[in-house]
Amino acid sequence: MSATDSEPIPETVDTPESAAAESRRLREIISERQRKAEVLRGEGLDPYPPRTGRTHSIGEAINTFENHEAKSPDTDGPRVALAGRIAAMRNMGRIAFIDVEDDSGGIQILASKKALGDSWPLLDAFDLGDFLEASGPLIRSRRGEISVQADAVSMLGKTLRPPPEKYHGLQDVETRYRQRYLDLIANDEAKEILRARSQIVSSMRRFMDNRGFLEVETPVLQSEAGGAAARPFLTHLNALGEPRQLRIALELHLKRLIVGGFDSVYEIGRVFRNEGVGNRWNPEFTMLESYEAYTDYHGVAEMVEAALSYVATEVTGSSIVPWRDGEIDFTPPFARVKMVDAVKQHVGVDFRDYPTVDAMEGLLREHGVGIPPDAGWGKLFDELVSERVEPHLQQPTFLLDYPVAISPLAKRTEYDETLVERFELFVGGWELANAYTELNDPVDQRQRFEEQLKLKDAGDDEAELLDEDFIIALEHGMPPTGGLGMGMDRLAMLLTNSQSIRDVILFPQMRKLSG
RNA sequence: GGGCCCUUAGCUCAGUUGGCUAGAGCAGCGGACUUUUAAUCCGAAGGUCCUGGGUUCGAGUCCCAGAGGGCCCA
Repeated sequence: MSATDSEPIPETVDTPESAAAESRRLREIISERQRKAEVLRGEGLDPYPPRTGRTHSIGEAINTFENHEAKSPDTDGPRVALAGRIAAMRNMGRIAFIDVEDDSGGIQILASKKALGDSWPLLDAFDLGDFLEASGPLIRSRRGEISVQADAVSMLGKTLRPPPEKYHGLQDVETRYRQRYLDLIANDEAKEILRARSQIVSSMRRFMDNRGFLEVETPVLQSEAGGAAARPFLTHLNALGEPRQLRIALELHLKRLIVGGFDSVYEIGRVFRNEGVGNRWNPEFTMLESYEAYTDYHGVAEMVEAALSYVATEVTGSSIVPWRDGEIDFTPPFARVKMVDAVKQHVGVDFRDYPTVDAMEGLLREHGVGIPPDAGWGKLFDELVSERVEPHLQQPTFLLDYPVAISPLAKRTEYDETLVERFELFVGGWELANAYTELNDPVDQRQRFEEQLKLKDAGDDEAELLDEDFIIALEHGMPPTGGLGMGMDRLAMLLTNSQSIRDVILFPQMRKLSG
């Protein structure tokens, strides 16, 4: 049987569920592709062979040919066997041009009836999206394109569903997130952004390793998630018959390791916060946290400057990166502004003159900032700063010395016991990092937790719980320590100029489709 | 949680004031073609207009409810 013969479309082997969910048209397309797989089988060829005879990646082949051409131009290059996914086919009757891609690049396969002989008709069994192997010498086509002049082609993997349209790519935002593999196939830019995200995490890890930090792993499942103001996810540990929560921060376990004598530790790990889903929020996201004994938040700030300029340069080639209509300059040093001065500048008052809930509420009202319900002083203050200060901080800026009320784990400043040695780093108007001189006074720590409990009783479901086990650890003694938390997803957004966190997370959370 | 917007062929998109049988390009199917690269040319086909109600002589279009998504706000 010749591959060019048109066979009746065989009965579909679709499962009942896909038959119900998919249109007749799509089922026809799938059947047609299955028919082509059967054509190959009829010729004794496996449409899904277990191995390839590939000799080079496509990128390697192009390098090889360019080296060859530099030495002996106008001659055929070496023989190669290449493999990849079919991105485009231009069949001219007795010659066909097939664009094939792998992760290293794309190349054109020049397939002629003359060179392929009896196997030429098998080309009819190939569709866009299929994986193809082609072997032959590397040449330049008449139009100058590096090509494999194929004398053999074979199927490496038959595709049953059609790829997205080649020219416009995959535009549908929902499909891009739900079926990320299609986004990666069709949109080079999506692939580059997600590759960059991977490089950001690995270069950050390299930076920390080179600085002498020990990478550790601490529990995701915790009896009471602490270390941040957030609602946790709840689950259950059957073997122990106890409830568990997914961690909302890495902090409290990493500090236990400082107590234990690991002087520099870090973890890059997923944390889970059961709250917003949006442009800048995914319920699971990746945090870097580090703790270093015998330094303080000034030391941490210097490390953050070094880390960000290093990572930006590793990933983008420069410490100045494009952002929206302008750019962000990660070259150290970053601006340093005390919180007191920033509020004075943008709101016009010293917030310490508004120490009560009523006074702070009045200040917000005066400045047209909405009042969150059941808010304590800290939440009100946070709201004011979020609305009136943070949006101004576009270039990297450390905001220093926060009120103790919203910083239960940080050490008080020496000059004002209502403030703590804490900074947050703002870039592009967003919080990127958060750092403290860590509170190592167990008595003060207990009091701070008790303050949080009062807030919790007053209705703040994000307030911290008292972690007795952590306090006992502090009672065993923790050296002066500088700690850091940094959102890797936000960093990936900033370094790839992405306006949505979903563009830097491979599989963002989406609502389950019903029916 | 609130407001606004989007959902039409496998993909990318048109679709006028409510009016003939809902169109195009790509992909697919049949045919032509030995240097193309968004190949070209000829032909035929392909629709749960997101879902369910309603208004109307007539609904992709208007109204109501719902689903999914996006943006803004809290």
